[in-house]
Amino acid sequence: MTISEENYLKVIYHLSLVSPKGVNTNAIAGMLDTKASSVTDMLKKLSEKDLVAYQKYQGVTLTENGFRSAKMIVRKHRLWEVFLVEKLGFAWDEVHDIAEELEHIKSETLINKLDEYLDFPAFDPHGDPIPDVNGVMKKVNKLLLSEVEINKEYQCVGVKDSSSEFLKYLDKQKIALGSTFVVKEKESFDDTLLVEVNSKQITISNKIANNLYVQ
Amino acid sequence: MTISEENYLKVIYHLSLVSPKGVNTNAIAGMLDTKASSVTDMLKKLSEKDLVAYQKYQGVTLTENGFRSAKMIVRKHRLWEVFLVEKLGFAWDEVHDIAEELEHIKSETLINKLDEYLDFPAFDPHGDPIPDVNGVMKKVNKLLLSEVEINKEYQCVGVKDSSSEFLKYLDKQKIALGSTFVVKEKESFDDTLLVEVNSKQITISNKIANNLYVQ
DNA sequence: ATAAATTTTTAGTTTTGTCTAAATTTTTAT
DNA sequence: ATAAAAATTTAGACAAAACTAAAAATTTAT
Ligand SMILES: [Mn+2]
Ligand SMILES: [Mn+2]
Ligand SMILES: [Mn+2]
Ligand SMILES: [Mn+2]
Repeated sequence: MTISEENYLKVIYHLSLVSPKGVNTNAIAGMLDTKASSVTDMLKKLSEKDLVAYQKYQGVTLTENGFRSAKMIVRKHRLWEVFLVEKLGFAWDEVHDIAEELEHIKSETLINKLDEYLDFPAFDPHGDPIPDVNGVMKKVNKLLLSEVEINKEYQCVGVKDSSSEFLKYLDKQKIALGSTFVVKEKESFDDTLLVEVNSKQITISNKIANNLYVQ
Repeated sequence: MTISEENYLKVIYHLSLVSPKGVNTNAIAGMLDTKASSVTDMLKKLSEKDLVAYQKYQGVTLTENGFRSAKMIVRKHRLWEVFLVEKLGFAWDEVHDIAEELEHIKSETLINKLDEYLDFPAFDPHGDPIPDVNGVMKKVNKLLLSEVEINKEYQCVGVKDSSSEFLKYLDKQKIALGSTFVVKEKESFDDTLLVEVNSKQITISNKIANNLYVQ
């Protein structure tokens, strides 16, 4: 598989978690920063290789083959992110782009040895689950901070948006995976939250609360 | 720089250590397993980018730019090899092909953090020197085992051929970097050596002796 | 010095992945 | 139900990096 094919496969995987019925050409183009016509070309090729099920105008889904391959790319991406943070001391907002390159390194042995070296982590630095050697991931019952009960205690277990801007905002607010949240008040007008984090009270907009996973 | 350009640059670097006057098109084609005509095309492109000095029919040399870039690729290759052997537990004959891919990962920060994580190694698992962040390498006065004095003690410090076959042969003979050699006899007919390694005597062909560096 | 052999370059194709512009199909709105 | 809008596909083109075959330059041998 080429790097380009792998990138398409991974994007289709991520999008099909949200739209399992079938992923749109335009959605793929948007994620890959390319044109719809290029996507159509690639879908035909992936279809030839039995990695996706593609019907003109009807969107695309992953085949069993494609699903397995996509999960292995995600596995590599997330294991490399753990390596970069845990071993090399990168911040969690710095690792995504490097992992985008590292995820295309071919060796199976490499990734399995890396997995072992990292002690078989179940989650990446952003709280996303890492498929094991058989593609199995830990399932977590997580909620968005925006959906949470008042005056109950929650732990931060992940971020939905893992853009550098958002992660840096969290750093500034001293919010990290494991931080404890108690929502004290919810402003009904704009859904702004008054939240106790690390025994300090801060105000959190609805947009922020919609991108923080808690448990 | 594309992966292909980087591969050409690295090959030109290695070849120019042997023929500093200028590297032949055919030699490059041989190393990259490609055709001479493809090499010519690429030389024109690298020349455009001021990475090589190229004159039709006259061979090619690296410019200052090209030399610096090539050394940084070699740096990445060798640091990744150290990582694979030291941290992930790969054998020294298993790492070259994986490092061929890893050497093309773009981030400067990554390689400098890796360097630090590995404690700034000066040599890779095959005894080859690793350029530091400024491109400077430790210079070693090494000899081939075939050129050595009789009954004097030497340490193995590197291999010239680092093919898997040769390295596996060395494993079988329990020869590794650091092994102590004393040449007891040299057969004048075919230059076969009788060598004491690890207090055992073994016979070593001229071809083998020509691929072992000692000090 | 000339001819033969070798090396290198040029010219013309191919494949991969992209693009633009136009055509077609599907979806949405009236 | 029809028209307008949006999404998708097709057709044709391009750049990168490779190839084959032929031409040109250089080197080697007689
Ligand atoms: Mn990521
Ligand atoms: Mn991640
Ligand atoms: Mn190597
Ligand atoms: Mn090496």
